[in-house]
Amino acid sequence: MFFGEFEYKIDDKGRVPIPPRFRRELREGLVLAPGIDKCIIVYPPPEWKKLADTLTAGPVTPGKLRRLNRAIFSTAFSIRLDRQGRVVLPIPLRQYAEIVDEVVIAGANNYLEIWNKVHWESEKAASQEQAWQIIESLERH
Amino acid sequence: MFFGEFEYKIDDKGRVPIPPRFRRELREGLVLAPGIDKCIIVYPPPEWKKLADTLTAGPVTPGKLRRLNRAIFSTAFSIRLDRQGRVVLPIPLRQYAEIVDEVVIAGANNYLEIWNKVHWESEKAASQEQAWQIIESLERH
DNA sequence: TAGATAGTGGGGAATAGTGGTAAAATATGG
DNA sequence: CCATATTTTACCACTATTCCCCACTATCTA
Repeated sequence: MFFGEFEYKIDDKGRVPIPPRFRRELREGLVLAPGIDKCIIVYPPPEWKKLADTLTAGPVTPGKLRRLNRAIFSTAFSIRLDRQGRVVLPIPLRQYAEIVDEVVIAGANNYLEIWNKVHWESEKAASQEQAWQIIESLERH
Repeated sequence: MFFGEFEYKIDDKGRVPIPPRFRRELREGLVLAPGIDKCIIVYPPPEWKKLADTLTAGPVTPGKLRRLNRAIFSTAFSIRLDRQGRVVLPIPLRQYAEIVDEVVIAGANNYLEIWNKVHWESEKAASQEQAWQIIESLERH
C-alpha cells in the first residue's frame, strides 16, 4: 500500500528519488506510465500487468485493440532504481506531466503518482474538497 | 475507545506525545490523516482501513474514484510510536492543522484528534455555543 | 516519603537527499 | 566500417536530516 505525500527536486539528469519506505517494494523494477490527469504513474510490475490485462481483455474490435495496445504499451517505461533509490524519468513523460523542478510523489493505494508540485497543489485541493463532500454525505446517514 | 482532552507541546523535531492510556492500543502503529476541521486525526490502522474501504467502495465514476484515492491515500501517513510514546507529525499535516507550539489531543470515540490549542479553544467554544442553542430550542417545546 | 511514571530535551548513529565523476553505450559522420 | 562525439548509466561522495535511544526533571500515587 502506498501512502503519504513527499517532496523532491528533479536534478538536471532527470532523476527523482523514490520515498525510502517504498523502495523495497519496487526494488525489482517499476513501470512508469502517463496518468489520465497530468501526472506520471508508478506501478509495481504485478499491478501494471493486472491493469494491462484488464484493459486489453475488454470487448473491443481487433482494430481498436491494436490502437489500445499501442497507446498503453508505447507510452509506458520499465525502469529500475539506482543505488540511491532514484529513477530517471523518461523525457516524454516528463514533458507530459510538465515536470521541471519541484516534484511531489503521492501515494494512491496500489500505485504512486509523480506530479509537478504546482499542479499537485491545486489538484490536491480539488480532490480533498470532493472527498469531504462524500464523507459528509455518508455521515448524514 | 478514546476519551478526554490532553495538552502537550510539540518539540522542535515535530514530536508530540500520545496520551499514555492510548499507547498500548496504538503500539502496532497508527494512521494520521487530515480532518475536515483543521485538525489531524489519529486512527488505529483497522479503523482507518475500514474508513478507506467504505469510501472507495461507494458508487462513483472512475474519475471521481481517482480523486478519492488521491485524497484519502496521499494525505494519510502510517507512523509508529517511539520509545517515549511520541509520534513525529509529518510536515504537510502540521501545516494543514497549523500546529506550531501548544497542542491538544482529544478523544473522539474511535479516533483521536490533534489540534492547535488556540483553534481547539475557539472550536470548543463554538460547538458549546451551538450545543446550548440546540438545547434551548428544544426546551421551548 | 519513596517509587514509579510522564513530559521534555538532547546526542549520536544511521539514513536520505543531492551533486558529481567515470565508464559504458549509443548515435553520428566520415 | 571505423572513429569520434554525445548521451546514458552505474557508481561514488558529501552534507543534511531523521530516527532511535538515553537522560533529566516534574508529577502522580501508594
